[in-house]
Amino acid sequence: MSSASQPNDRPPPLPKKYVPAEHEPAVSEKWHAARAFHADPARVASGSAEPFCILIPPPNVTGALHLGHALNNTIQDILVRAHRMKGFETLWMPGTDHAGIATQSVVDKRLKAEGKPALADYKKTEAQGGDGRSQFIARVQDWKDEYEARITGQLKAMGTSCDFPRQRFTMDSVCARAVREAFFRLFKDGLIYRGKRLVNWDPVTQTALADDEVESHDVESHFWYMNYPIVDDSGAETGEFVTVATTRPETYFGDTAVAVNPSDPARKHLIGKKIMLPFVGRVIPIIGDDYVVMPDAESDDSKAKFASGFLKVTPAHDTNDYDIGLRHDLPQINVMAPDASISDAHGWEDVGDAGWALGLSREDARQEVERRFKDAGLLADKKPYTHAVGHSYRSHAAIEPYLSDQWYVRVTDDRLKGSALRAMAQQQRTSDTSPASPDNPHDGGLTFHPARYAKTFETWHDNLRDWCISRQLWWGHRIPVWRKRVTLTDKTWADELAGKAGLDDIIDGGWPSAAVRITRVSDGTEVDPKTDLMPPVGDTGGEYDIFVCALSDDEMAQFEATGFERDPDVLDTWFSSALWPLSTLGWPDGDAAAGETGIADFPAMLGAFNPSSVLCTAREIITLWVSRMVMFNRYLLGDDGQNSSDGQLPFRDVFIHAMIQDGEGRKMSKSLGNGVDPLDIIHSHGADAMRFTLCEMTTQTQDVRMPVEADPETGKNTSPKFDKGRNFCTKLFNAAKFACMMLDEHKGGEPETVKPGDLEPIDRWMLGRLAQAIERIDAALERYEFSVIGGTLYELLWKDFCDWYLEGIKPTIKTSPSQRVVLQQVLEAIVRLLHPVAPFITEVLYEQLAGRRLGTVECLDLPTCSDDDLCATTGWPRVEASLADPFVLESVGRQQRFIEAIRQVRAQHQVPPKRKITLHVDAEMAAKISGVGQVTEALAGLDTITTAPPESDSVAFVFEGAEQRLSNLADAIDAGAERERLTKLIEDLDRSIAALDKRLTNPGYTEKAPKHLVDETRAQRDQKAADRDQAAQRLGELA
RNA sequence: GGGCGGGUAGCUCAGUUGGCUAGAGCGUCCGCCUUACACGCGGAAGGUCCGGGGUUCGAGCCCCCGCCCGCCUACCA
Repeated sequence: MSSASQPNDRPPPLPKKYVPAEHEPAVSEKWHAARAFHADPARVASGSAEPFCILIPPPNVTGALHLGHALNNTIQDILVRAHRMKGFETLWMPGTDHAGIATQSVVDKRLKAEGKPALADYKKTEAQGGDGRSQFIARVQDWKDEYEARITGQLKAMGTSCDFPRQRFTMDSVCARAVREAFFRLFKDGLIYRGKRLVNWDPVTQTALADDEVESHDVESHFWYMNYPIVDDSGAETGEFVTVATTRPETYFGDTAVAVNPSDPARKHLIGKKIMLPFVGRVIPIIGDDYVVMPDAESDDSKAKFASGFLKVTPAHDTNDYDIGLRHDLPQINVMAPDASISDAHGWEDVGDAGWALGLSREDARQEVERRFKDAGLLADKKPYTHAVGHSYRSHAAIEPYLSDQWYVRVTDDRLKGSALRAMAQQQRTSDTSPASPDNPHDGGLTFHPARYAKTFETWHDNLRDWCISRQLWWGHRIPVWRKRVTLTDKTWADELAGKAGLDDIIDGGWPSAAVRITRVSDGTEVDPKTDLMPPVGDTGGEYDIFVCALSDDEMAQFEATGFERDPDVLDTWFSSALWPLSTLGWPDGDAAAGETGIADFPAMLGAFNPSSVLCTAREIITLWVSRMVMFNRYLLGDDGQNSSDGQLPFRDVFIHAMIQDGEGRKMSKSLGNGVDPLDIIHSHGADAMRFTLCEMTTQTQDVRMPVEADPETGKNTSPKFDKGRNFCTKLFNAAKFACMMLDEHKGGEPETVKPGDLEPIDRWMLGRLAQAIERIDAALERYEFSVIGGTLYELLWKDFCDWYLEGIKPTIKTSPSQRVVLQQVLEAIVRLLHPVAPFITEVLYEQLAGRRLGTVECLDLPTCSDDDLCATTGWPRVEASLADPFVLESVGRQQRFIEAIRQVRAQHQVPPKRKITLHVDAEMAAKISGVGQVTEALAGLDTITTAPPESDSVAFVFEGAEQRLSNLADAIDAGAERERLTKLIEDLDRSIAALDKRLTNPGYTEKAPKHLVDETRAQRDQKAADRDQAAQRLGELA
């Protein structure tokens, strides 16, 4: 080997063994130093590249990433890396989510555990006029900084090719501007409003929750049957009772009616009479409402089974009762404090003789009510009952339906909900509500993979209710609304609405960065200041809440001077998440974002990368997040024309991936102790191994199982599943090491370009298999079939390349220059194909292979699309279809089956691998064997292939109806083993001949099945019969 | 209650418009440290495709009924 043929810049020789930890940090460093993952919006704008963009589902800063994140991010990285190599201008936008209630809870918990001042203490400070709020937020901010850094570190350790310099956080200044703008526009357009109604109240964290933040659990409880005395017009008890059935006796203090079904023959006569609430003394009517279920002990319906026919109506503490209350104009009496204790300080005035209940928790109150009713002889019955109760998804406390003032997004408006439905791909719609408009190019562009999840999306919107967005928390985007309560008269109009505060300017539209909405305090209805409240006020006088929303805090200084106060609440986390496709790309003001971040091309990002290509997420997020991104993106990027709500989509495809469960089908969780930490797997197996395993596991089903075991060395949780990925990477490394060795040891005379037609059959076969694999992988990428990608790569590398090709070329590689070209090119192609799944090891190997290029193969294109010389930015392999030559694939395939038949004989007779044996064949077979080159000798362990008959002991085997013989197996042939082998062979053949005969003697089959199938079956039958005869004859000879 | 997914080898899973004797990896058994790889090589055993009907020449796949598991969703009578 001359020094001239060994370039100086060749990378260091490969070590004996691949240890991921020895390479991964350096490879990662190399990528980031080369800015390999940097997206350039200018290339999209100029039309020199198509965009491919994925926005990461921002992980919560509540904690470190788990295996589900590893799967989610592996999938995204595979797509991103493959498209980058295919020449797309690729952006993977990373970031994290502030996760309001979740983070606030977890920080509070940690502060408590560390014995430091916690949320309750800071609340006290705030109440005393101190700055407890900002102090507590600073503690949360510390936590966020810690975990954001950890998450970023984890993402890098996994090898994700995110554009990290562009990383965002849902509460950073860029995202905050998007929140402010979106809130303002929705407020101004009447899509955000304030409403007083029952909300899902979490009494532990003391905040309202959205419907989908509530999870229902079955609770074992009881039905209580309580007697309410009927009273006459004078209020005197008549001695009669009605018995209400309830699961919530502790809310009876707030009852304002008892309802019966108006068609209930046994009870309808009581409608119009009155009852008196025991202890409270409140006299309330018996009303008729057909919501009430009539009792039926025989019914399958548990309600009918347990019902008494009388329903206590508690409008302030039950959602259905609330509706009944509205229908019958009943008072709403709230008998609870925000911590769900019984209280007379929040709307309950007629406590009467029920003072004993005040201050009790709802649980204690339930027992006390039961005890008091029982003592008074008013408890008719109590039966055990199991039912579903909503619980907070954060504190896990039972949700209290609670009457309060909150902010809502009017998602039920057609501009939002209808727009989301119209976004769906036509072929995935099942209902005909809100059909896509053929004139709107953005309609119908949203496609779910797998398709069944489109139904989840659609039905969610069909049943949508307005979205409660205010949260009584401190960690989050503070609601940008200022309020003042005024009593309006003609006299106060001039002081309050006009003049000094500038409200009339806002109302008249002269102040475009502020908007006002006014509600009447008495009933919470909204009034239009322009038409309803202009002087003279006249009949519309009374108490009003004036709400001003403004784009900047500075503008509000003058309002604060006149007594306006900012809403103390923050927004639901999902409000800012819903804006993720906009905020991360600089909307609404790319210049301002550029100024703040120093990222100069921020203004070009939105135009280049929204809509993004695909959103990859778990199915539980469809309602919480996907829906809202679609609605907001479309609304806020709508044209300013008539179609203002139906603008651009945030993404075109949604891929919903499986959830990882443990070996028993349980969710992985901290409390069960069955979680697997991705970093542990990276340490024990390597990032590539983890990624390969996760990729291959990702089928189109809804869950995948991963048996969890303790690592015997570290004691950490791991799974044997990852061994497959590790073994695969080791195999790849060893194969590459061997190939490099071959290329280094033998060289000279390699052609610049080799033509497939001039090559050995085994080379052409390998190129054919490569071409087939590329085709399959490309198709699988389009369809998000990740397990197909993993499986195809596994088979290509391990079976085709290592087991057959490398073994097959061992005899010829030394002397065949063109085979060396093929070896190098095929392995480089495989390494490139593997890169999206296993980026680290392929980057290491790519460096080696790129330094050993000898020439190219016609019809196999390995383009390079950058001068970085990194696998991460090189080109994706392309092949011409002609490379997959059916004749070569078939004839080499047949030869492989022939070799396997010889191996079976060898194993049956326990011939040691080293022993070379002799094959005796007829002239026809000899021609076939030599037709595919010299691979048979190497792969079957033969010394000679001859048409001469054996001179010593030999063993026969049957292949394609002809008898072949092997000799020189051992010093003496084991006749017993041979008989056993032949007997079994004959049994197998008899079985399949019988099956084929059965089919062929069935006239239905021969007449109705396609002719080529029948011919095929017939040929098979004949072949097997011939095989059987040969075997039987041989067995006879042995006997 | 409604919707969705799943039930295939001991385990984890494939099985692409119905058509080879239903496949892979791990595990098990047999033989091998064959000069890339024992995280490996060669071979083997192992299945009432949840149960029952139906359509079809032909069903793991399509239809109906039932059983079991999981997820989502809905009432706090």
